[in-house]
Amino acid sequence: MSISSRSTVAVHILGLLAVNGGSPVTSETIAESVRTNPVVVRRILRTLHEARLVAMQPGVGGGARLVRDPNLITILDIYRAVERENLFSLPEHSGNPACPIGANVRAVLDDIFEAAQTAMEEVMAKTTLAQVTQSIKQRVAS
Amino acid sequence: MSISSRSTVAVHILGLLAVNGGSPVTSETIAESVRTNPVVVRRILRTLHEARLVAMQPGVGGGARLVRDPNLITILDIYRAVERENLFSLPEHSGNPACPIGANVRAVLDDIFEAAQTAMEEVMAKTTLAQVTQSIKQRVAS
DNA sequence: GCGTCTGTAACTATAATGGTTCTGAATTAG
DNA sequence: CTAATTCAGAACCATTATAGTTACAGACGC
Repeated sequence: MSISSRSTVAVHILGLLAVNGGSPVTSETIAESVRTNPVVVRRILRTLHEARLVAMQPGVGGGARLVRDPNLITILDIYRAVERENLFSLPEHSGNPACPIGANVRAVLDDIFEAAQTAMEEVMAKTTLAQVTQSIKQRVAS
Repeated sequence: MSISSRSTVAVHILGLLAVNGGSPVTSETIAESVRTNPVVVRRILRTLHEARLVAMQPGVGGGARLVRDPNLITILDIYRAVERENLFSLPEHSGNPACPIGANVRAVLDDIFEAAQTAMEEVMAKTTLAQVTQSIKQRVAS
């Protein structure tokens, strides 16, 4: 399987919060922009809160807001907040220890998959939330 | 979600075929090494066949065998044979077109995700099946 | 023809994902 | 204090992917 759409939605949410500066945005408002259910938004907001990227406040005038400078939030930070740690799943059973291949494939592949995942994450670490909102502004302007 | 364990199993299968040279290996034998069901093996063999990496033959003395030099099979070839094309899923709906962020996040993220996926694939393209079996031989020897 | 394989349909179980409804608690405005 | 607003999150459903299993048909070679 592939990576869930949560990453996209999470960047979307944080983009909205970034352009709103420090003022809170309700999950209802966010949900309208994402075109989904407020509960889905809150679920993602919770993981973003656990990653210390946002804060939420109940009550009138409440909502979610960024608690970190968008220049200091990378796409990787967002990705890691909402996706599981390991990109590659391993089979439930290891290979048959009686077979040389079966006994050792996994260890060899672990190294390769780890390097592949690292390469992917390095790319995501290069772009910040601020750059994303900047790109969006340019698109809107042109 | 993450990438399925099929990649690992596929490399395992091809590793077995590589060390067996040109002689066919039955799905039963492969399944024992992988510790799964022969049907699961055959399902993966089918996609590897579609990728023109293996050939199968029924009947006595039949089984699967490599049809390409292990030096010319990269981990990326194997990965692409068994996994879907796009690493990142996108939300079912695009963002709300009435919202500047909603209307443009996806396009901006597409570029970033594509670059991330490319970086990952480049790493996988660097290693060949022959190198994997070589690494396994070294592990067995030591 | 018979035994040995692959090919594949059909079914099950499990888990992830995304969505929905609903109740409760926190907070602010008045 | 009360009411309106908003988050918190439990509970549930539908869909899909995955992996596994059984079963049987078809191909092949002796």
